[in-house]
Amino acid sequence: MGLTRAALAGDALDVAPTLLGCRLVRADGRAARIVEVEAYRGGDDPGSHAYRGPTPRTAVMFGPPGHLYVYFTYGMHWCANVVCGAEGTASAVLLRAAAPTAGVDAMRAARAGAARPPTDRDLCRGPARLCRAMGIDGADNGADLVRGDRGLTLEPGDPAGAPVARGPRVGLAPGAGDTLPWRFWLPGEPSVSPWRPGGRRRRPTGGVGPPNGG
DNA sequence: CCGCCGATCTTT
DNA sequence: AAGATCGGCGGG
Repeated sequence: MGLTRAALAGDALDVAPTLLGCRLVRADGRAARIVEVEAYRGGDDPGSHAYRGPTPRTAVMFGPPGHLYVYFTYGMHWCANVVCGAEGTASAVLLRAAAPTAGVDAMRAARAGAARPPTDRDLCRGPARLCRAMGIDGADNGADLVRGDRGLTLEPGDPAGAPVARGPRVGLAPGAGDTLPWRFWLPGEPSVSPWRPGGRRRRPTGGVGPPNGG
């Protein structure tokens, strides 16, 4: 059996650490043990996509817990969150990294074309690579992980009591809650992300006028 | 291992 | 115009 909806109905800050050690399972045999997550809350979290209220993109986050919120970013990457909190709130937990436990060949096939064959450690290292490995994309947005209506489920993991580390979230702009210790991970796991202070700064855009202006 | 930088397109 | 990122490349 998978996780119950009640287990995901709490605040993102409470649910996030409980997802560590759980397995994300796809019906085709792929599975990965979650080792790094981040909590995102709604209206009081400037780092959340839901900060400024519901939009078509964030609609799933405002729905009932236990569903998957999948978003597209940087023009090429998918990232996945587990929606938590009561219906009407926008709590969610970003799945940042995992350790492959089954279906490794399929995960590697999903990376065909890479210049270098990815190591096992790299397959689910980072939120976009995790989605690539598990075959998650926009078609999975809204999938119910409790019912498994689209072949994706969340299974309970190791017994509670494993040590959990905590620190700042990754990749947020300064001022967007980048210093809040809302990231949780299992110490010693090789696919956990390093923390980049201030995130990556975008190069200043050259001109302020229109292209070909003048 | 680390830092730099381009890719690529949706959302606001 | 920026974004909850990644892969390639160069240097230590």
